[in-house]
Amino acid sequence: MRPDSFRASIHTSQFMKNLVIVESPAKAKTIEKFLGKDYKVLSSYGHIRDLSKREIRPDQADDQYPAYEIPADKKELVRTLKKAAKEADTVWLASDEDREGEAIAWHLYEVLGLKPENTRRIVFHEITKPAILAAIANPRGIDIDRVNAQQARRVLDRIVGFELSPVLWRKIKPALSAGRVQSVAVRLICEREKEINVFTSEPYFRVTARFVLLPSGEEIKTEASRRMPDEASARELLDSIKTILSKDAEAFKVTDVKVHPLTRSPQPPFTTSTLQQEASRRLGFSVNQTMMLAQRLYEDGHITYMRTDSLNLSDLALRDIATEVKSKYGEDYYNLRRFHTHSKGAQEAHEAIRPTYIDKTTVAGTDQEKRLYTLIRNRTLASQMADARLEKTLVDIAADRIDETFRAEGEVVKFDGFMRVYQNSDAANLDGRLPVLAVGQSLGVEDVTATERFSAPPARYSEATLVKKMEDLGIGRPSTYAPTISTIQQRDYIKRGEKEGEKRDYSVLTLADGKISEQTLTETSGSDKGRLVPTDVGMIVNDFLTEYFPDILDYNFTARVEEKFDEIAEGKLGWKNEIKDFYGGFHPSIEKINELRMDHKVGERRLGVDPKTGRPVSVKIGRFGPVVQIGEASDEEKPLFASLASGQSISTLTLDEALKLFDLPRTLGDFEDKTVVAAVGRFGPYIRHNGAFVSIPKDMAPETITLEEAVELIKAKREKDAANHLKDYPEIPGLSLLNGRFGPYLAYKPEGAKKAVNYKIPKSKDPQTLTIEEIRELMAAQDAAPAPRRRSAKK
DNA sequence: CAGTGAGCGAGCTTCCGCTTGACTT
Repeated sequence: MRPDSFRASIHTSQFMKNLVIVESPAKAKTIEKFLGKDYKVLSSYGHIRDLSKREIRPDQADDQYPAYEIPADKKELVRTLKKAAKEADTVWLASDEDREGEAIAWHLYEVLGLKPENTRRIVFHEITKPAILAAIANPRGIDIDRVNAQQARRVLDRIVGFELSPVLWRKIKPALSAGRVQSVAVRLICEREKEINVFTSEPYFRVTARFVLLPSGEEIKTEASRRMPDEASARELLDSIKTILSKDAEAFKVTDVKVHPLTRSPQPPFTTSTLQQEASRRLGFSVNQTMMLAQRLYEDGHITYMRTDSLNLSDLALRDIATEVKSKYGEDYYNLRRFHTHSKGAQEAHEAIRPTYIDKTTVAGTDQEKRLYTLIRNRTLASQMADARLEKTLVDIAADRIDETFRAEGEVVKFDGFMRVYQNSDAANLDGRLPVLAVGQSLGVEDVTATERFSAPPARYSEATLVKKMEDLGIGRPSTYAPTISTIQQRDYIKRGEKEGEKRDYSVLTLADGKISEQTLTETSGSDKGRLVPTDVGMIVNDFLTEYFPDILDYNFTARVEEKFDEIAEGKLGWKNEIKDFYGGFHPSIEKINELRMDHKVGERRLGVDPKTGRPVSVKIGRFGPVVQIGEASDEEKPLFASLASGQSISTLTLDEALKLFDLPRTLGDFEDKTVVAAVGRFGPYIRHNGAFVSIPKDMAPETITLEEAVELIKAKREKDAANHLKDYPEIPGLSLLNGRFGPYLAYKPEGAKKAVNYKIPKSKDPQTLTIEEIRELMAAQDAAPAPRRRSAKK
């Protein structure tokens, strides 16, 4: 640094007296306002260093271990921070108080070359002026034990991830991955699917009755206390009721009336996990969508930080909420509540998710942002409101000589309290006040219905319920729930279900007007739409990992190592020793599996023998996914391969289904001197002819379609294409103006090219009157534009 | 858009948790 600039910085010391470093830039902006001119606030954008990718051998650990490096995309930032730190008199490390935040402070200290005498470590849990001033007044040093707990966590995750994944590459398929968190998430989904597969659904009959109060005619809906095991016993019950009623139409009497008060309390304000669950349930948002919308609300200053496990609300916020509740709803509706987290591994570096200004009933932004904001605001308000008071009524109705009681339930809200703004989602949706009834009172019968129902298997996870389960197990953190779900989908371990379910008949018996009638109705069951289901790859990887690495895949593995991390944080254990211990137990199991010779591929199933050739038929995970193979690699004749069709799976495929896959592609014959072929591709059944593809409609199949039918389809496709073919340009052979899904566009397919390149036409131009010069220009401009970056390696 | 499939070869893939861009569509 030049001496004159050094002097200048002393003279104008109020500029760079203090440098405060926080994790998030949005936070930096807010804090800078609170602190005034003497403080410059910068952000580290999370971690600034990570483990070197090269070494993972803690058994060779020395003082240099572990090696850290600054990722390329952080280099510029680190330069900026270094410069600012040099110019400042005092550097305040204000990263979060949790384990990761403490480590960030330590990395900053090391990387920026800070000195103890002018470095202060401060923490605050809420972004309010008093909290920040209090933090500044009470600085401390870096808690190295807590940092060590983070290093242990980081190194353990590296060891597990980077030693397990290569095993999968060797034994199953390249580019797969495994880790402490993702592998357990996949396991949850796989095991749930297995439970569903072994579940047998049992039918039963649910009996309901509608009674009427005479003479007013008021209706009372009831349900029988018992379920009937089968249709015969349901019919028997209805028969006996019929007989009784034929003798005495008012045989049923009220036998019991119970009224009791009930209170309901509001749920705590949102954390990341509960926000994701409720936004999914109430607004239909995916976990990713919720986080993106919340990020926007946070950056626009509308809500507090959205990645949190804390239920805490700042004192300032509590005061504002109190004012808001009292002024909008009255004193009676207010109730101060403080919530404490019970969730495993919570670190509570932030507040709960709440509006920054509770009196703002809505915010500027998209419709979705508004809806998410309203959800957050209502939940926050409700958390500081009074209990709801209800009155629950239970009425039992029975008749002599009928061994069954019918029960009606009614609920009346006496005081709505927090329910004014937010309904708990676990609350039963009972509405309705029952008529006033007295014991002994006679009732008429409108009808009695026995409806066949079926016991249901456990529900598949949705993204949101998976997050809840992960949080319960202490696996993953608020910042990783959404990315983990994306990762296991990208690896093709799980996917969102697409099955509509199957039709199922059920019977309904109805007793009305002294007659019993029977109906058969149809319903759909077993749909997995939008739910998380394992793929073949997911199942096979999970079976493999749970067999050979049961400790890591154990649902309590994280909880157990977290206990160690806590002891490290308390200074009771040395982190390097703990890691060496873990590695000493874990690494040999990796060596062992690598030496293990397997005579077939992991997850391979032998289906039998091909009757035509006598060669063995098997199904397994191939390089591009599930595949059927006829014959062995060692055979003189090369083996044959065929991919599974969508909807088929390795675990259930039969020999017949497997052999059928080799019927395609089918050569149908010649048309205009070119062969016509039928097959199934990634987008369904198709016909190929002269390099062109035509989809086969649903009412035909590639296995049975005739040459005549195929030619019809080809001709129809040509007509449709011709209608969409607007113009050719003699100046540029191979260029045409086509009418596509999004309107006219230019397609250029030079002689001999395999694929056409498409060009967008700017909205400002009329496609029909484009000149050749304009076309050349627009093509050149689009060719020069950088190729679009691929979002992910998959598909 | 619509395919691929066992080993001479060369190197790559991967973890979890902090944090936002800079890209399209």
